[in-house]
Amino acid sequence: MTIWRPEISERPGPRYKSIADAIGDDVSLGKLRPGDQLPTQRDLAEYLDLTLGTVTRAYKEAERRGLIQGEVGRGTFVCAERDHHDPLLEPGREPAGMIDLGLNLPLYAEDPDLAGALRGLSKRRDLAGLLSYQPFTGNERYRRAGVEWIGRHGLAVEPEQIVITGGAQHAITVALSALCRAGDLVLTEALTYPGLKTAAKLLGVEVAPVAMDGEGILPAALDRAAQETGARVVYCMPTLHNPTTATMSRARRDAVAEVVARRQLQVIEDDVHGLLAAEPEPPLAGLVPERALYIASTSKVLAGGLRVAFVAAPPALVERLAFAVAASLWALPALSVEVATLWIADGTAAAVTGRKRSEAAARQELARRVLPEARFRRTERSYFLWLELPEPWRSDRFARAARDLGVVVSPAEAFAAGRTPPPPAVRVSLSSPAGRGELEHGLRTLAGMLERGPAPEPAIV
Amino acid sequence: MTIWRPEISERPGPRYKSIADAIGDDVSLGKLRPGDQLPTQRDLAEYLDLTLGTVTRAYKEAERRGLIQGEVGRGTFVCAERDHHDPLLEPGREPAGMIDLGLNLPLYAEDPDLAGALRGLSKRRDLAGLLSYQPFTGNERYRRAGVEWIGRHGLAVEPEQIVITGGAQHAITVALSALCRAGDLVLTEALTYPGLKTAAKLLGVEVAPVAMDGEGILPAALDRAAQETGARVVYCMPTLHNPTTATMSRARRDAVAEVVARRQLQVIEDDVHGLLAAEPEPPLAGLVPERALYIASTSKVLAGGLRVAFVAAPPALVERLAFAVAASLWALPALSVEVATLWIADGTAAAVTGRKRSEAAARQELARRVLPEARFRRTERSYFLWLELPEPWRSDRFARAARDLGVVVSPAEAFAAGRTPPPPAVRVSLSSPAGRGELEHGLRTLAGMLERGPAPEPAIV
DNA sequence: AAATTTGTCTATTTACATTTC
DNA sequence: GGAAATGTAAATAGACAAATT
Repeated sequence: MTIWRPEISERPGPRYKSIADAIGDDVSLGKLRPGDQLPTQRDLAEYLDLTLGTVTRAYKEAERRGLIQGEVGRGTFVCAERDHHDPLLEPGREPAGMIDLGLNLPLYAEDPDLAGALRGLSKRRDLAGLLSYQPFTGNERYRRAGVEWIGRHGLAVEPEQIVITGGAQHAITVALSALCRAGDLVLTEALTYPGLKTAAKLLGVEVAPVAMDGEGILPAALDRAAQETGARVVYCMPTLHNPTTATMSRARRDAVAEVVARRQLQVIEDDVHGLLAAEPEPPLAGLVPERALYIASTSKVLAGGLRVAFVAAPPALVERLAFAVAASLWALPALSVEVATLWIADGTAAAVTGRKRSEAAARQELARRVLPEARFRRTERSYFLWLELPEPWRSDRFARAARDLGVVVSPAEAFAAGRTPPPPAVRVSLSSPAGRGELEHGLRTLAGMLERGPAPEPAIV
Repeated sequence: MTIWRPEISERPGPRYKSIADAIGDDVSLGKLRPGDQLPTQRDLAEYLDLTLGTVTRAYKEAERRGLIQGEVGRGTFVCAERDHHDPLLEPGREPAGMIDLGLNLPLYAEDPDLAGALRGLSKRRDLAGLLSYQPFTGNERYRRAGVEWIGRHGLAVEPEQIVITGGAQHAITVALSALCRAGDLVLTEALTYPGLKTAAKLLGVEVAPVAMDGEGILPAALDRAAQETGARVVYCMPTLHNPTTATMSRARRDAVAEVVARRQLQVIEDDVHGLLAAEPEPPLAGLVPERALYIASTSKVLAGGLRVAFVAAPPALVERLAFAVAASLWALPALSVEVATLWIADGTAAAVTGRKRSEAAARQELARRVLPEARFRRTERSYFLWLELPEPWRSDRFARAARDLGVVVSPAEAFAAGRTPPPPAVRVSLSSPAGRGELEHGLRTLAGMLERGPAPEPAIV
């Protein structure tokens, strides 16, 4: 096909919109197909007898509408169909018979006894209250449960600082919307939790990567990124970082906290894996209490289906968080919050956490026996590991090859923030399969692949 | 205070950002206080030896940051502190002893029997599944419950079209984010559900009003607004519109649908009050099935605390909605969805809906006896009424005066979309007080106020 | 490795619409 | 009711930065 030209002489209104409209219409009509290259901005400017700036603006408008994407030096291209076939976003869709080491599921086999909890609840007098709207921040009793739960993570907070959310993903959405507006920039580890990217996209917030090492974010890189971009918000996971299992030492936490304080940043500290740490370091939020939103969830070490997380915030931000909860959910499902509160208070949560920690430890032990140990960072109880691939494996190719052998893993691409090039590594979940036998089978398949290397690539790629 | 001038010579980086930064810093330092007027754009441009356009851009950046607000013809002013003391956003915070006719609560006294449901559930074998993550769109059984529930509203859909959300507010957030991006414009009734404004703000979406009458949106006004603004999305509540109780006739629905089809708009049809209608008209979504997202909730006629709503979407949009659910919540609280599904299937929902309809009818009857009938639109079973105030009452003043007498109502300001001037009217909820006695007491207080008129205003306002 | 291509950013100029007085 | 004041919007021009070849 010859180079596409828009027809804008007939269109009313501003030129830049006309061009964006023309792109939109021709994409709908199939005249422009995903991947097609548009004329360069200078080209089109000359053709339409406009200046470069106007075409820039038109392309930007079309980009905002999700139609096209510009790449410096290469050109501007029509976007692929909106497809959200991110495997991380589709639990349970794997075909039967696959061993799923892709999802970070929380060891369902060790979940608490729901029947008992429901029987107990059904005898309560004040049950009707669970069918009415809750205050957005949760009532006093629930917030005290949050104080207790967060306390177990090593952070002391007051009930007034607690906001309850519908799980950690919701907590991230709420935290982002309290600290940013559409168009703002959030810094995060170069590899990051995909849910952050999803939430940011929902809110129109940009995500930019910060260099990291085996202990997470590099303070100097954070300092530089904050200065260069002017960003005011950082999201990070200092303990058992997803996907790399990087965990900040005390010294690293101090150094990051220093940058945060000096640059007056705000931190969203995601500590969903905090209770799996072997020797917990103090949360960042404890080092910069005025500058941190701290997220602790019940999903990983209690029960994923409850959808309850607690956010601890400096008092000045609580109201904004409550507003974001109201805007996104109005109120929380009281039944879930009640069950979570019960389990935290009556020792069930502690017992289940203990069981899940043991099982995670056993599975890590299993992984150490089956996989070449030099290829991943040793942790005692992480639910997953970050498997570094030997040459010439690349992440996506490995994930595809594993899938062909019946094992699902998560490629590095899923975690790359901004334009971070994906390293040759994959995340291997140990907590998703129901039993250790299935897990072992999956891990042995991966070990074989590492040993054999990739099959020869067809000549033309 | 003399006219504020920014100090930007010391600041690095682009001028327009320096100005915005200077505003931000001086607001933090208290040198600029809420309500203060900034120099006009032309003034400042001359003072800083820049052109008008640069200052425009600087003010726009500051406005994006929520610092200031420009008003054509008047000037640019520092925003009030972010205060979210919207009474509609704070259930249960009213001081004890107040009669709350402000919140649209769903007749808690008629709620279903949760204890029985929990006892039943606790005996189920498959209970453990309720603690694991659900597919984002809900499993097949839950989606069938959605089909059944939406069917009772007069709309036939397939299970594949259903997306389950954490209540109607969440459904609105999800629907908006599936259809818009930050910066887009959504049209709605000139008076609208405040939760729409809240959700739009969360997502960075603008809201623009469309003129309405006693049957809701005016088709001609919608046509004009769509053309003038280029907006592609309309949110509306065709049945028992909140706050006015306006309900579209069949003819109005046809006319609106015609505009929607011709202008290729997309409709978000909020039908949370659909089951309270006396003689239900067909949902708009049935008239333009390819162009509508239809929201039906369990909150109003079953139980508010469950936090379960169903969205029916054209198949092409289901995946986008599921993505938005994943981005905002990850998964739904299965326990709540399970209970809602049970109640829909076993007849509980129908019975409770019947009770709530009767009680609503009785309360409307009570209102007709106590309040001057000419002042509000008669509906058989709405949970609230829209009370038009006689001269010289104005909405906010009436609401404040009522509050002083111990009765909370919602002023028109809370519902005004965009810059719609608030009419002299208030929304009076009939469904919030626990008993009819309390309701009658509150209504009599309001009736007295209408009769007496406002107390003389102090000389200086 | 240098030159070129390509998109991005800031500031300017001019025209316009709304509100106030 | 018309003139003035004020903010808004679009198109232009030139400098800049990143990626390609």
